[in-house]
Parts: sequence; structure tokens; C-alpha cells
Amino acid sequence: MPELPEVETIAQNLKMGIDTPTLIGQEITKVSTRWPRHIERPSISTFRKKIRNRIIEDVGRRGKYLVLDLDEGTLLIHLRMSGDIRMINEEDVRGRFEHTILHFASGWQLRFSDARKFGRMILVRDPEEIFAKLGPEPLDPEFTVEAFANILSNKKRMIKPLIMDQSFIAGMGNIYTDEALHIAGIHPSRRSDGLTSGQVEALWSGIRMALLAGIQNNGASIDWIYRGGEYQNHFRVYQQPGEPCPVCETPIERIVLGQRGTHYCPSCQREK
DNA sequence: CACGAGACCTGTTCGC
DNA sequence: TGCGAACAGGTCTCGT
Repeated sequence: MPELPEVETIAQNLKMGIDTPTLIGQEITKVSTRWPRHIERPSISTFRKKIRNRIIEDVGRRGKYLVLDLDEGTLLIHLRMSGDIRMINEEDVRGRFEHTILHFASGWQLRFSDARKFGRMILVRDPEEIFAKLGPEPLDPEFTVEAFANILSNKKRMIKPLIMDQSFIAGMGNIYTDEALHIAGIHPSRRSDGLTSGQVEALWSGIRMALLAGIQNNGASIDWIYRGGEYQNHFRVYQQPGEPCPVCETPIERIVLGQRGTHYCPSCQREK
């Protein structure tokens, strides 16, 4: 479920506390889990010890990581494929996929629902340990067309897998990459070093437009796992094989690239 | 360095 | 109706 817009939405909701209290100021009393591998590091016992009595001071996002600043250290949460996280009152029945729970002194809980169990929590002293491996934030004002052209200039790869590489740009996943490439009119298997400067600019713009539209719609809710977002109602190509292209009516095609389902318009996004 | 395949996991949906 | 195959928002590791 989570790419940049979904994680951003979750972070904002947890911070604002829409129908629940805000996460900010909550004191963690303990963590409970039925799937210990949700705790990637430090070891589960150290994690339990260090997380106890910590206060959450801020909530944010970096790439696809949900970032909880604590009074000592930082808790990073990665939702991977099927993760979802929300504030729930301790009275509420535990859901089928709510494998890991942070308990707060207030009686509220942060529940990590994760059907496929790929998600991870990481407690670090300095989040730079993790963030150093991430590429730039695509919505950051510093991420200009020139900056994009610059990082692109060293690469010679197929464009779609490149855009999804977190060390190249942070936060792009399968949905928003397919959408961005369609907006830009670029075939997903084109080589990154074969783009014209016009295409580079169109792609930079397409990436930002797709992400902003996603955030504006609170992210995308595709299947039974996520709730909330509406962006799935605005997909141009993602998971729309056979449907008419919103631009030219040509049926959308589906291929596999880098082992990921890939959707594009064979007319708007020419191979060569 | 670039790239494909296999792992890690489980649930839902599709095709026969 | 039943049952296996295909597919799913991500990322890591290994071999070529």
C-alpha cells in the first residue's frame, strides 16, 4: 500500500490526530508483537528496553519511511507492501493483521497492521544511518529540473526501475512511477541515457504531478488493506489494462519490467 | 555497474 | 463448487 503519498498521508493524520489524539506527546509504555521480525533492529530485547518511557516529539516522513522523533532516538517504520498503521483505543478489538502494537500511557495504541509481514521498525540514535542511502525527496524545493537532470546524467539504466530505485529518488513506487511515465509520455523500458532534455523535464514534472495528486487524494486504496485514499479513482494507467488511455483512447497495456507489473499506453508512450 | 531471479509472506481473485 | 495459478503498494541478496 505505501508509497510516498500514502506514507505522507499517514504521517500527517497521526500528527494532526483527526478522529484520535495526536501521536505527539504520547509516552510509550511498551511494545507487544506476535511477529518479532517486525523489529529489525536493535535486537528485540534491546528495542523493548530502549523504547520504554520514550516520548514522541514529532512525526514525519522521509522517502517511504514513517519517522517518529523520540526524546531519545528515532523510530523509523517501513510499511513495505501491506503495512498500515493507525491510532486505536486499547478497548478496540485487535484486528486480524494487527501484529505489532506500541502501547501509550494515555490508553491509546499505535497498531501496525501487516498482512504480508514485510514491514519493519528500526530504532536508531541518528536516522542519518538509514537516510544516507536515500536519494533526494522529489517534492523538496531543492529537487529542481537541473538537480534531476544532474543525477540522471550518471546513469545508464532502464528508466522505470531507475525511478523506483530509492537511492536514486526516495519515495517512488510502482503506482506513481507508472503514472508519472504516462504523464511524461515516456515508455517504461526506455533507457535513462537516451532521453531528450524535453523528456527529462516532462518526467521531472510528471513525477511531481503524480505525487501531488496522490497526496491531494490522501493516497491510493487499492485492495482490502488500506482505507482512506481516493487516488485509485484517478489512475491513468496503473492496473488499467485494456481500458482506454485517458489521452488517446488506445487500450492500456500491461507488461512485466524488473519483475513488476507495468502499465502504459502504447500510443502515448512509444518504445523508441 | 546493470540486471534478472529468488527470497521473504499471506491474502484475494481469476481461470478452468 | 473446488483448486491451483497469478497477482499484490517493497526491498534485499546472489549470480552473471
